[in-house]
Amino acid sequence: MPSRQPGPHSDPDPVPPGDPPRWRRRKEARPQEIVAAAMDVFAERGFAAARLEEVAARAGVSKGTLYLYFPSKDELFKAVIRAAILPNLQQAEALVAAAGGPCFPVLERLLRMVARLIATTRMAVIPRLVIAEAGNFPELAAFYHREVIRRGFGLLAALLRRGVENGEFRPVAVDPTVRLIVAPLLMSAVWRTSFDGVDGEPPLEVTALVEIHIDNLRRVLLQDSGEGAP
Amino acid sequence: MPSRQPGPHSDPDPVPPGDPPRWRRRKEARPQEIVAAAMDVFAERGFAAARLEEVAARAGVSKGTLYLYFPSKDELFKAVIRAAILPNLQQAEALVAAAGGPCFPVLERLLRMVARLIATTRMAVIPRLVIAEAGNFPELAAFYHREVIRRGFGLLAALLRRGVENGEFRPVAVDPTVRLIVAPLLMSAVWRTSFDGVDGEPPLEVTALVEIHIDNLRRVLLQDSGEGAP
DNA sequence: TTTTTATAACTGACCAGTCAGTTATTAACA
DNA sequence: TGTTAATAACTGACTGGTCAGTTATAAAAA
Repeated sequence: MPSRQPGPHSDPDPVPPGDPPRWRRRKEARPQEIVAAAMDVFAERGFAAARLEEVAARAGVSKGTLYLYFPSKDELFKAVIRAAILPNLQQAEALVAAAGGPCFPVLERLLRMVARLIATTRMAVIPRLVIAEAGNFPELAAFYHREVIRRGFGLLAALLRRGVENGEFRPVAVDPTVRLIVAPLLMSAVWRTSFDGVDGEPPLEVTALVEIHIDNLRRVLLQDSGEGAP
Repeated sequence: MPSRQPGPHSDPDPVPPGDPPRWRRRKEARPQEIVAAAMDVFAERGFAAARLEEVAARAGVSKGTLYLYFPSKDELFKAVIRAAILPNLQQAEALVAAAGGPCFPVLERLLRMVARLIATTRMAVIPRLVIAEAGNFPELAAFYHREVIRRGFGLLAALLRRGVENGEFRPVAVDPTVRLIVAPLLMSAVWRTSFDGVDGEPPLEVTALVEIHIDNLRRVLLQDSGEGAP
């Protein structure tokens, strides 16, 4: 059933003056809308199985329009990652920069912030996507490593060093400790987007997990905490 | 152009008696060889981007032969996972079952065993593969959850409970603690197969990481260790 | 009118899975 | 022992479908 073309002549209803046009120019709004739709589809299907036709449909445009704003599927993927991660990373950096005094409470705030992001936003899918596609897109892996991992690790490493220098923390090996701090968060994000709801498993309690993690870190990091667990 | 059947008589080069045949019947060896080749290709490319033609080539057979032994790409993928994981899981279960006395040394042995597997074998790629494809193959995710994760978690949970009951460990929350114990291992496996060598990063020191993890767990789990770190 | 933004039909490459035919191997028989 | 018939293992060209990316065309805006 073909659409209503305006008939060659004397068409009874060629394009009634008041009805909405078939599309509008919305140069400013398109990129965000496309990135949001792409994030949904990539999250559901992974990169390879995501179909650009579906991204376009969810963004309310045609496939061709995607290519007006993004030169390729790869670049669209990178845009999704940038949009999801960078604002949060900047927020975290600001949080650390602004804080003075003891380091452990800063660490606590950081971990809780990330836990909340993982538990409540779509951002949680990003690690899974990057992990899945790292092999096929070395350039993407490098991008993510450079723009996200290195910065995130650097942030934590600086905080740890500060804590060690002012005698608050034991003299730990910084790099491995950063990894051990991050691992449960990464695992939570991956879990929530891969196994939640599978096989009748109850959803992962990210917040509770992180609280216990923080408690453990207190025992591991602090020089001598005068508090025993009841 | 018909192939070179043994010419009836006086053929110049009919099939010189000593030369190897173009292929051999090797019904017994094929499945393992195909699974090994598939593991390599899946590891390098991920599931979706892996081409069965390449799997066949590396296994030294034609694509058709794959389908004599495995009904589909999905089933081949599951066979790869089964072959890589199950033997090790059984070994771990045996280790725990055989051990008596204090629990922490058993935990240490388990963690070191897994660390060695991650650092030195191709098994490390499995988590990445499953994570990547969990969305597209819910059945696979359920299979892995049931056959690997549940069993592995159960093993650790039982060990923890034993330690708590005999007063060796603090009364920890078992399920979250299991996750916190496993997370660094999972992260190491994923890291090694996604980011090692990217952006000039030195390879991850899995063994060293796990030793520090064990040290931290000592502080977290043990009721009261009479030893301070120097 | 021209320029910009968008569409939708199209193309070309890719690949999982199939199947008609080929070859190694074994068994039966001379 | 050598020859032949039967069968199981294997091959590789082919098919059908999918999908990233292209482009002719048209509508909206300037």
